[in-house]
Amino acid sequence: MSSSADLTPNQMQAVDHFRGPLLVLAGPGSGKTRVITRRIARLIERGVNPREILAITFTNKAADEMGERVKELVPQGRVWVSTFHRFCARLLRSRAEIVGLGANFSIFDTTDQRQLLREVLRDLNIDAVHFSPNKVAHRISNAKNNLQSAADVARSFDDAVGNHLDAVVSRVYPVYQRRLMESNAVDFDDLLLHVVKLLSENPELRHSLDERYRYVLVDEYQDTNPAQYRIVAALSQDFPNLCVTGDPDQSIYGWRGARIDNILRFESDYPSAVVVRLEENFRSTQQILKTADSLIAHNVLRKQKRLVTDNPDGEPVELVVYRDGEHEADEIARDMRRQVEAGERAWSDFGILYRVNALSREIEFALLRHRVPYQIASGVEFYERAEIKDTLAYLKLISNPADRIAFLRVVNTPRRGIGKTSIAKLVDWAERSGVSLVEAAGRVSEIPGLPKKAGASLKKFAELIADCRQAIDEPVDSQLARVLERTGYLKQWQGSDSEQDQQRLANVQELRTAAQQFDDARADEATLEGFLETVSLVSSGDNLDNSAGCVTLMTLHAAKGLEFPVVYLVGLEHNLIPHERALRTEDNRELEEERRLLFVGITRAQDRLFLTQTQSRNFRGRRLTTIPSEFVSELKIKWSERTESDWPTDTDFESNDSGDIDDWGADNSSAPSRLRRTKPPSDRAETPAKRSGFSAGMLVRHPQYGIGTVIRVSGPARKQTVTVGFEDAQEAKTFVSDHCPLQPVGTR
DNA sequence: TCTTAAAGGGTTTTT
DNA sequence: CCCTTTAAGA
Repeated sequence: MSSSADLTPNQMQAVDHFRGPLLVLAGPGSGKTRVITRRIARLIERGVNPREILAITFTNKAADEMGERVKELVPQGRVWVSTFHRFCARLLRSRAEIVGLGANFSIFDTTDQRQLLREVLRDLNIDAVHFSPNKVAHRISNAKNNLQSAADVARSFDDAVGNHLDAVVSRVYPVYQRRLMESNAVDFDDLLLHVVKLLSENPELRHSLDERYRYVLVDEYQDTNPAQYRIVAALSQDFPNLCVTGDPDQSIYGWRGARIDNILRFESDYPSAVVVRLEENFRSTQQILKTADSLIAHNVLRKQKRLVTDNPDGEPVELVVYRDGEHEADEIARDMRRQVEAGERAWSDFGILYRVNALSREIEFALLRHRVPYQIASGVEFYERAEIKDTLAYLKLISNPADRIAFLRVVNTPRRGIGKTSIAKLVDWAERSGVSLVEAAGRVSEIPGLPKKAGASLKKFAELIADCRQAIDEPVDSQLARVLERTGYLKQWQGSDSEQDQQRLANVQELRTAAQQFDDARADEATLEGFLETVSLVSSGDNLDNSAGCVTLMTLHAAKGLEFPVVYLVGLEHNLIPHERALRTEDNRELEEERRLLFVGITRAQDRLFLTQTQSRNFRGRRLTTIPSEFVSELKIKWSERTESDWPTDTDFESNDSGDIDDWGADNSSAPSRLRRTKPPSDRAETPAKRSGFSAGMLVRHPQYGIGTVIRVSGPARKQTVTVGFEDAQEAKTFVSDHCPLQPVGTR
């Protein structure tokens, strides 16, 4: 089955290694994923029970893809491939009671966490302006990443005289943690932490899990944090058939607690470890590799490593300087269009990478103007929307009535005439009676001083939740439908002409589609908590579609593990990469992580790599003159400066402004870039070309929803809306045509 | 109680 | 620039 003809000797060695610890140091593009997949297949061929194999990847998408590929190689091999967080969530569900949780615990996302912290800060009379929930949350997360409990933090604060924020954190952390437990909830860090606790305090359980997962594979090991390190170690004690893969030069998550040391000390952790180096690169041209190599060589805290390839020399890497962000974005869009129209490339060949999400906006606008189809990595964005959070809060409350954050979110949403003061009374009474908020709401008659109307509403609310709980074993979508029906949640927007309201309806519908898909995929195992878990743990690139036929936009972090024939790496500027925050610390390690991040970006490219920077950039509403990134001087590349003088002035462009958009691609003399004196992008979008851009029957692509057909175009010229039916959605969605990310697509 | 308006504050990267 | 939180009015 798994022939070895297509593997190098080193790859073969890693694939063929059977028992005992294995470290695979894999440079970028060295076929690491293929090696892991093949190795899993090989283990199964050798008679290892697939159940005994646990593979940990960095994103859900990577996990799904790896699972698929293993199944292709070994059809009967159903291996558990998962992210750390998902693995821990599943494990914790089955042993929740050991750590004092219920099996139906909620997973708090950052918003929930902030909300809870806000509450705690208020209760402790801590000034939330000076000590923002955000800052405190970060500090607590840091502590948790370092396996520090609330008691540990308090102790270390006693030992050393901490600063003000630490003093606050040492008070807040224990209360925050207690409230989490009272809500039967965990935050992201807790998922790992509880499992660490579970494993370290229950030797017999640890042993049985170690035995159950005899073969553990961890990808991107350089990005594991202390908690993850402990979990892996605990599962590889009695059966140390642990295979970790990674590349110290691609360690880019130090800021969230990852320890590059974990991979560096693997050999001393496991003295019998076999080490395999994959240094041959199959991805990039020599030019690209040379660029990457010259950059990463500047890192001092680093093990020397070779990057070699038999690939062609390729075109030189280019650094292009543009006037400003809009110029940069427009030229990239135009450049891509030219290549696609010349038949040299497909849209999906392009990746556009940036250091900070904020840079995506200008690029998106440009891609819209130039009718370039694109998708953007944005896992969480959808689930952050108020209407989605509200809807999910109902489901969370049904699943876990102790969830106070969910309760507080929806108790008066939609409006039930339950005001702040009533809620305060309820919360107070519940606190003193030691019951959940839902239970308190069901016992309003016992609460003194509650207005009649509010009391009645609360009672009804409690009954609603109780009724829905009766049906908790139904398919998730049925439960969702019931919630929407019984709460009348959608009524507030139905029949509204407002585009925003229609969008909200569409989003909720989208959530229903997700629920239906979950029901279908999991069949009998489709539990409500499982669904909530799935949506809580989406990761950044999960929404990307390899076969979407469009350009892909994402951060450098999200790009790890991916590759593109052509990469545009934008914003190579001082304070952007390296980011100003890394520059401020004077900590060389942070600067080196920035360098690694750029290294990751560069090594995503297969054939062509364009690095771009601007002379000035709009930032926080201000136009700032930029300074080139210090990393640029470390690269061996060709400069191709297209500065102001090479381009027509904005007045030249102004006269051409109302021209048809399609001319832009053909007419090279009309620079699309312009200075801020001219009209802002939102005005520009209202050119006749754009307004008439959609017509009924047209095929379009949306970065989130996929391919759809335009059903209707309506509304006054300036606020024209377009209604689109998508393949995967039940109902049509409506967009404002001037601002929507819809791309016309030819045929499909 | 709820809606609307103004001001203020914060921004890396993500599970 | 964008989002959130807060203040004033209906």
